[in-house]
Amino acid sequence: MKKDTHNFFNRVYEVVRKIPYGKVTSYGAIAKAIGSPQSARMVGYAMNASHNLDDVPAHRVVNRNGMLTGKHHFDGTNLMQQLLEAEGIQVVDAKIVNFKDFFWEP
DNA sequence: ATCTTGACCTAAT
DNA sequence: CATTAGGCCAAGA
Repeated sequence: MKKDTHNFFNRVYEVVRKIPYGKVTSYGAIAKAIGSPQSARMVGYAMNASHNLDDVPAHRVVNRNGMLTGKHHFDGTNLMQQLLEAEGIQVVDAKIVNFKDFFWEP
């Protein structure tokens, strides 16, 4: 048995990795999926570390409002939006159109 | 060990 | 309807 603290990040990565193409999810949903519905902030924190990994599509993760709050953390300013649009997701003003329609929950 | 910060969420004013 | 405040957990200095 190992520790769970280190697993927290790992859990987030696993869920995010399971996000299908052309779909998105929210930090809170992931937090809930890993068993910490109140640690939604930690999910975003984990995403920051996920920048080192390639298997974690952080651009598919947005806040509960469907807003690309983390777009500022990406390389460019509109990189995240472009990535989403490239997957068939409509994004306007850093917000996903019909977010609930693209919302995917583990 | 304490304090600050952070890609959030919910509720209250 | 918009803005503010608080809560939550974890990592860095």
